[in-house]
Amino acid sequence: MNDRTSKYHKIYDVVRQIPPGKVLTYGLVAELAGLYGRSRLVGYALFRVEIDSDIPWQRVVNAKGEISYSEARCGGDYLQKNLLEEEGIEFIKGDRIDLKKYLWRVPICLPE
DNA sequence: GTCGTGACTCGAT
DNA sequence: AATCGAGCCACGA
Repeated sequence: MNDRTSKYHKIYDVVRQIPPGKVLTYGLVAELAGLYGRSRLVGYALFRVEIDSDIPWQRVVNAKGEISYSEARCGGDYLQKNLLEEEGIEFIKGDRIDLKKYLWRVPICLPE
């Protein structure tokens, strides 16, 4: 496994641990993955994730609490949004969510 | 090898 | 609250 791949693996690993009904911001995922400040990489890594993966990429939102999904993707996008609503996440003004309420609070200290 | 672009974030205006 | 610019790194042309 290359260094680059290992970074992505960390990102995927963090995202996979997000419990239902909770969300994480790109910056936070980056920090947990040991990539503080590299929030853009997280977005890139998740962008390359396939729909059939076991990674709940849709549970990762930007710092504003908005979902950052690609409209160019399949219709599965808004389907995932619906999924988040079923998990108990309330959307404000259509696309925003209350980070204060649904932001995942990491229960453990991850290694750097 | 360089260059432009992007599922981002932050601070200043 | 909204917008702008700078910083960050990977990838394709």
